[in-house]
Amino acid sequence: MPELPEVEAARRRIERGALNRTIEAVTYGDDITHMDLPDRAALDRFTGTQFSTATRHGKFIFAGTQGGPWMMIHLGMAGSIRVMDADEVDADYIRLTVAFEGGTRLTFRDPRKFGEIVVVEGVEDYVAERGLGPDALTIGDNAFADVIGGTRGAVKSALLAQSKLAGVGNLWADESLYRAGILPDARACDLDAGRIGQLHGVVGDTLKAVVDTDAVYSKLPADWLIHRRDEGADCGICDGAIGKTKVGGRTSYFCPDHQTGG
DNA sequence: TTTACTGTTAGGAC
DNA sequence: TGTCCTAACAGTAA
Repeated sequence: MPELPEVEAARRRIERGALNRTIEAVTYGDDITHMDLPDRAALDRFTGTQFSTATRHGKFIFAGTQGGPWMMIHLGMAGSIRVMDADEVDADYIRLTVAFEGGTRLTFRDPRKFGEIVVVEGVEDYVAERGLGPDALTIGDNAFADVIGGTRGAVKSALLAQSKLAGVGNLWADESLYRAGILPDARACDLDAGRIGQLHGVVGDTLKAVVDTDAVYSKLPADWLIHRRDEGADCGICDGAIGKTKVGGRTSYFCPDHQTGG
């Protein structure tokens, strides 16, 4: 369920369990038809090397070897990453496995096959090549105001555009707008500088809070939208009831009472 | 059986 | 030239 916080949790799992171990082999899982995975030769470049670092930009993870290639992992709609001990049994839908000496292994699971793995030579070049905007956790106030406030379309669509701001997806876009009191279909350019600044703060706080729980939603505050994404549910902030609509083709939950436009 | 889905992108409309 | 919107991708689960 990967947006920035879920991807960050995955990155941390790699950092905790998969660095500085010698890679014995990288193997494909069953049924990798239609998937975007590196070819055999590209994967073989990792054999005998070790991952020494794991970084993230938006929803993209990069596991890097010392002076060598990086393995870029994108989890798509339903991908996940786990570091398994030698005695643990694989789940279903494993598409790629990085096996380390001693039996520990990094598994990439992706039932829906929307994920992607690419062998890249450098992170910054790849981020530029994909056309990603600044990471949502580190973007500055001015850049946020330019890139979101300058959009003529719906503010939620702007938050979701990875070319403007990398990392925010459907769930946390809704959550941020709910907490900032802004309707998802408000035109971004109709919001004054104060509200755009406030939205920036709320987006950052929201993502950080989810990262801090390692993306375990049950640990998030009870008044958050994540616990009431149901049409007609009680709003956690005011006396309103949660509504449901489509913005930019994406299902959007919001409170028509305390969230406002322009 | 039908429907929706937490992401990305190509192609067409404005 | 941008910018924005929609449909499509593939598979599962409710």
